[in-house]
Amino acid sequence: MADNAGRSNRRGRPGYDLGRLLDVSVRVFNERGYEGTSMEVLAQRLGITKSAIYYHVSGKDELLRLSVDRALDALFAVVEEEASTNGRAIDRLEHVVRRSIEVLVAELPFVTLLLRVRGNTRVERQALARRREFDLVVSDLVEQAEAEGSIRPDVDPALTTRLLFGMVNSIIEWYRPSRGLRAEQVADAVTKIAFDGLRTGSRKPA
Amino acid sequence: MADNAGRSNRRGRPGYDLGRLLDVSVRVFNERGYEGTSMEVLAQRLGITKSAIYYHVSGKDELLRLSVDRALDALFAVVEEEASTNGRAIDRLEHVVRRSIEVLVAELPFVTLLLRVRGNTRVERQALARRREFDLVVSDLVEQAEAEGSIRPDVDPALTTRLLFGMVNSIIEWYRPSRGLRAEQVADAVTKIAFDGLRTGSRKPA
DNA sequence: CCTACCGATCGGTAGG
DNA sequence: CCTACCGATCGGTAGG
Repeated sequence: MADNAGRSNRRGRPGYDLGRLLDVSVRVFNERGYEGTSMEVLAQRLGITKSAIYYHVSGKDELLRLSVDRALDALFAVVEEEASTNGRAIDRLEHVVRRSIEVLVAELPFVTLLLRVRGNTRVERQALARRREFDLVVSDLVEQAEAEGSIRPDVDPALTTRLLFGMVNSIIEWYRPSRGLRAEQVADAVTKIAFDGLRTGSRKPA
Repeated sequence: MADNAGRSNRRGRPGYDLGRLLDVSVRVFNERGYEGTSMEVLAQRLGITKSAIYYHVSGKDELLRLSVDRALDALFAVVEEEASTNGRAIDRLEHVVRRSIEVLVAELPFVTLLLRVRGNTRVERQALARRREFDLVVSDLVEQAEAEGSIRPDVDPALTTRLLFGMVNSIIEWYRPSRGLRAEQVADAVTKIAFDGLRTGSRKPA
């Protein structure tokens, strides 16, 4: 994990450490697209030469790998902490949704990059594989919630998972920390809409 | 509009017309990203030379513009047909959601490309501007539905719109026509979850 | 005569 | 600084 990103030892020549290099790189990748970002442009934005980047990483590819792994590690921490709890599946599902939104907001640029990965390189395919793994864990939780009768039985669990996390993941498209909306408020809105529905009154199945 | 895509006049040398050229181009753009697709690679996939592409369009830029405009035109047709109807705002909103999903499925590659536009070029910024226009129309409908008391008043209309269409738009991430799932079934699932909620029983506000 | 395409080549920029 | 490649453009031509 990139846990000490931006706060590694401050001895030695001042300049970028790997964490701060990633912070800037990911922001540029999100602006221009990973493939649309040349190492030349990236170096300009960093204020260093191209060759200086190669001191920190082996290439553009490794910048991507380290960035998406940071997002994936944070998301997996959510489902792993959940796996050791007990309680009703629906409550655990709601908790995973809320915690995922917190991670998404806290690691916004990294999750954004992750969600735009298409699978053209080995690194991208490995990232997609880990995303599918995450989906499987959530889908399993949805299935358990259906089995215990706490969520509607008339939508396929895999489809439910996709639409639920489609809503969650769409947050990266518009959320900006500067606007002062807190992660918790977004999580409240998502759980209200997805779990209890937009419509007033009740048309729910038993 | 690209209405006569793939079925323009069949006089002249057989080969690509603009519509069929777009069909292939958009597919390649979605695979490799717009910026990540070189005209050389595109030409190879088309089975013609780079210069042959320039016979049809002025450049890569125009390929993008024609493609996203096709998606936008189809989406605007949905809200424009809705503007002339009357009835409860919530029913009109549900109809816009259903029809948008139909468009999204019918024009899947074009809408996919549209939703990945980031705004780095003039063409991309114009596409984003038209998307925001669409969102405004929908957001207005959500506001009306809140005013008439048919959807929950405790979530901001703009946020509701974003999350609702976040769920709708996420369909492009996994929907594949080959799997036999019809647009109507997807629309049913979305409206069930977003309008009536996942949870069984009722915790709705009045 | 029209549509669709070719080979060759330009100035410029990518990654390393 | 080098090599490889990019998008764009030219004059010319084949099929129908």
